Amino acid sequence: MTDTIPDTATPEALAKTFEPAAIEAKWYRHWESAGAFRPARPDATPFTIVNPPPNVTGSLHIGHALDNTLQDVVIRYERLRGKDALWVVGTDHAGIATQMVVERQLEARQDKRSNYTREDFITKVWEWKAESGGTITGQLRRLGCSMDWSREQFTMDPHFTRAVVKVFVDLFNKGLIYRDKRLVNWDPRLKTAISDLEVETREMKGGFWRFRYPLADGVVRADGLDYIEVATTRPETMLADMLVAVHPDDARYQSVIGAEILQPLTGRRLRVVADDHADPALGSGAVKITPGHDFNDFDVGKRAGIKPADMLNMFDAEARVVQTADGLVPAEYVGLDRFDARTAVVAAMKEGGFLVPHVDKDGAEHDFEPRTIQTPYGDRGGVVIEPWLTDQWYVDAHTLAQAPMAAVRSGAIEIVPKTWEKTFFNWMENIQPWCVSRQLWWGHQIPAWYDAQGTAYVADSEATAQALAGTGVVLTRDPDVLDTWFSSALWPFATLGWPDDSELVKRHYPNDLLISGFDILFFWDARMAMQGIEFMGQVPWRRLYLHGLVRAADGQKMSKSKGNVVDPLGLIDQYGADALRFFMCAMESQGRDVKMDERRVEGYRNFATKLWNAARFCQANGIAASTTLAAPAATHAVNRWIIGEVVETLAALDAALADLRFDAAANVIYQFAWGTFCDWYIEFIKGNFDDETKAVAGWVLDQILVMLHPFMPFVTEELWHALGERHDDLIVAQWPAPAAHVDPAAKAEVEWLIALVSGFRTAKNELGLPPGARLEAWLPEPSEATRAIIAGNGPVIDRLARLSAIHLAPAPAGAAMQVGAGDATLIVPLEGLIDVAAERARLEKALAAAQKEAKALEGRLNNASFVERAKPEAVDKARADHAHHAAEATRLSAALARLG
RNA sequence: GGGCGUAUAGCUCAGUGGUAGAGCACUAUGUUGACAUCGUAGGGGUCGCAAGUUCAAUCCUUGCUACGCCCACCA
Repeated sequence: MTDTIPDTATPEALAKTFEPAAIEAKWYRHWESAGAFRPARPDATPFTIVNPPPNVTGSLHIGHALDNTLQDVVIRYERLRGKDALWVVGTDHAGIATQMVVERQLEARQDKRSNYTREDFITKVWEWKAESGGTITGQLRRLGCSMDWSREQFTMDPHFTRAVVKVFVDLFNKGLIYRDKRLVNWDPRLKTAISDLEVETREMKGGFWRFRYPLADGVVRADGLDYIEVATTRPETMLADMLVAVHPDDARYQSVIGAEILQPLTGRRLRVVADDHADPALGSGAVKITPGHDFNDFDVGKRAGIKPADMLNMFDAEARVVQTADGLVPAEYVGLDRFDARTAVVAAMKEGGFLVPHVDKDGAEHDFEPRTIQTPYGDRGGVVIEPWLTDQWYVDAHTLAQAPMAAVRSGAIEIVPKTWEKTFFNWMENIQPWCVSRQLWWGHQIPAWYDAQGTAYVADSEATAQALAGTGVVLTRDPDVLDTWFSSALWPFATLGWPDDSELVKRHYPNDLLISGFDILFFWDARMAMQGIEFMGQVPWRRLYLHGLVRAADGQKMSKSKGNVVDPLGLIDQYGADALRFFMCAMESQGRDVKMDERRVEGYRNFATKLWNAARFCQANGIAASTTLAAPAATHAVNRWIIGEVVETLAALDAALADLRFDAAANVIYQFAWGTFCDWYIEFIKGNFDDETKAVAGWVLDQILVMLHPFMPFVTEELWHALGERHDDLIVAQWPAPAAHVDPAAKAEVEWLIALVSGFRTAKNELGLPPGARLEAWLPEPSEATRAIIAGNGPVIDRLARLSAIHLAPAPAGAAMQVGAGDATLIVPLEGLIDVAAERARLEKALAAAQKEAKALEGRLNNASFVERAKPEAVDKARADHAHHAAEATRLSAALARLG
C-alpha cells in the first residue's frame, strides 16, 4: 500500500478552518497501512482488549459508537504508554439475525429457504457476507477505532469452529452438556428453540376466562357441586389438559382428590391431583394442568407421575393445533392457528354452558375478565413464545457459574462500576440450564451423531463418532446449530488462536479489560467468564467495565419504531469523529446512561477548532515541535508555571484513566487545553517569543496533543505533523514524561497576574468603562513579592490588564476605581470618568460577601465543639479561610474609606 | 413480588462530611498580533420531601414521593 501522507518534512501552513472530513480518511488509511495499530513491541508489557464482535449483519449505531470509543481511548492510551497494545476485532456470525436477513432477501424475490438444500442456502449466506458483511467494519474505521485489522476474526472462521467443537465435546465428556426432553421456549415464527434470555416479557392486554369442568362418574364435591371451576389466560390449551390440581390442604376439594374430570371439549378424563402449585387463595383454588404447554404445569405433571414423553402436545412447530397422541382433539380444531383456536374453544365452551361469565362493576356480563398479561415474546422473531416439548441440548450453567462467582468475589475479576456485582451474582446464583441448540441452518452445527435408536455420539468428527458407535452403525448428524452466544463466549481466547498452543494465547490471555454494555452482561460477559475459566483455567479479563445505553435527547430508548434513532455516521459527517468521540467520553460517567445532546457534540467540534487555531497561532509564531520528552529548562515565571500545569494535568488525567473515569479524563484535558493554555498561557506569551518561550510553548502544545490523542485522534495527528518533522506518528508517540515539578513561586506569581487581569476586566465591565481603555494605577506600599511581580511583568500587565503604569506611590486624591489582587489594592484615579456611586456599590457588594464568609467562619471557630472535635486540618483550613476573608474585608473597607 | 439506579442552575450532567461546579442556553459587551465554530464580564440553584446521626449534611442512615431499568410461574 502506498503512503498517502504528503511530505511531512516541510509542514504546510494550517488552513484557516478545521475541516474534519478532509483529514479523517487520510489519517486512518495511513495508520492502518503503516501497521500503527499494532506496532511490533515484543519486549513491552502486553495489554489486551477484545472488541464485542458486532453482528456481521450490523451497521454502526450510537451504542457501538459509545462502546468502541471507550475501548479506543483505553487502547490508544496504553499504546502511547508503550504497552504492546492489542485490540482484537471481528464480527459475529449472528445465527438468527443473519439467517433472517438472507431469508428476507429471498422473500423479496418470491423465493424461500425451503427451495434450497441446506448446503446451498449456507453458500448463499457466505455470498451475502462477502458482499455486505463489511459494512460495520468500515464504519468502525470512520470512528477512528485503532483495532488490529490484520487479524480480523469471524466466529465462523475454520479455527473458530475447531474451538467451538472442542468446547462442545469436552463439556459433553465432562457431563456439562446433555440432551434433555423438556419444555423449551419455542419461537413459532423462526421455528427454533431459544434460551430464557432471548425471551422478553411484554405487558399485553389479555383475558382471564373461567370454566366449569364437570366431575365424571357422578362424583360430587362435599358442598354438593358436581363440577370444579378453573380459570386460565390461555383457554386453547384445554385441548391438551391432562390434570386438574388443587391444594392438598384445601378443604373444599378433599373429597374429590383422585376423582376425574370429564373435559367438555375433548372428553378426556382428567385426574384431580393434590399439588402445592394450586393456590387456594386464587380464583376457585383449582387449576387446570397442561403439562405439555406450560412451564408450571410441566412440573405439576411430572410430580403427578407423568413422564415428559407421555405429555400431550397439541401444537406443531408453527403453533397450529395438531391432534394429540390420544386422538381426542375434535377434528374442527386441528389446523387452527393458536389464537383462532382460542376463539373457537371459548365459543364451544360457552355454547355448552361451561363458561362462567365475568360480571363487571356495572353488572354487565362478559365472556372474560380483561387483564394485563405478562406475555413472553421472542426478541428476534417478535411473536409470542410457545412453551413446547422438544429434545434440546442444554449446558449445565449452574456448575459453570460457580468459578466466575468466586473470581468476582476474590477480586480476580473487578466489575466496574461495582454496583453491577449484585446483579451479576443474583443472576448467576439463580441460573438455569442453558438451551444451546437452535433449529437453524446458519451456525456451528452440533457435533453429535445419532444411531437408529437415537443414541448420541458426540465427537470432533464423524470418523471419531463412527469409531465410538462401532463400524457398520449408520449415523445421522444432528441437524441443529448452536446458539450464537455459545461461540462468542469463546471470543477472548479463540480469537487468539486457541485451541492451538499459540504465542498470542500465552501473551494476551487473560485480557486486561472488557468493555461492554450492561445489556449483554448475561448474554455474553457471564458466559465468557464461565467458558474462559473452564477451558483456560483463568479469568478471561481482569476488569469488566459496564456502560449504559445511549438514549435519545428526550431520554427515551432509541428505536426504529419510535423514529428517534440518531445515526452516529451523520454526526461524524456533521461534526467530525473527534467531536463525537469526545462527547461520548465526556458524558460517560459510571453507572449512568448517556443522553444524546447534539449541541454538546457541536461544542466539542468547537473545541477541536479552538485547538486547531491555537496550533495555527503557534505555527505562525515559530513555535514548533518539541525535541525532548522532558520539559525544557525555563526561567520565565509563565513558562515555569505552565510546565507545572502540565505536570498537574497529566497526573489528573492518569488518575482518571486508571479509574476508567472517562468523563473526568475528558474534562481535565479540555480544561487545560482551552482554559489554561489558550485562555491564559498564549495570551501571556504574546509579544515575547524568545527561544525559551518558543521551546516551552512547543513542548506544552505537544503534551496537549499526546494527552488529547486518545480522545481526538484525528485532529491531534494532523496538528502533530503540521507543527514539525516527527520521527513517529502521534499514534505511536510517547506519553508525556515531563520530568518537572510544580514551581510554587511561579504558580503564585501567575495566579496574582490572573487575579489582576480578571479584576480589572470585571471592574471596567461593571463600571461601564471600555474594556480596551489603558489606565494608570497607583499602589502605595506594595509587599516585596508584589513589587517583584510588577517589576518582572510590565509588558503582560500593560497588554492584558491594560495598565500603562503602576506607580508605587500614594494615589492622588479624588474619585477612583480600586481593584484588588492578592493583598494589593490598585487605585486608578478616574475623577469625572466613573460613577462614584456605582463604584461604591461594587465595593460594598464585594465587602458584604467577604464579611459574610468571614462571619460564618468566625462563628464556626467560636464554636468550642468544632475546634475540639473537628479534624485538625478542617480547623486549620477554617482559620486560614477566615484570615483570608477578613483581610479581604479590611482591604475593601479601606478602599471604601478612600472613596470617601 | 424481588433487585438496582436516578432525582443538584432553564437544559444535559459532574461533585464533596465544612454551606456548590462544568458545557450549552440566557444577559451585556467586544474585532486589543490564532480563533465570532471566538473573546470578556454577568445573572441564575432553600443540591426531590421528611426525620435521624454529627461540632457540621447536598454528600452518611431511615422513611416517603417521582421516574427509569433488570429479574420473577400468579393459573
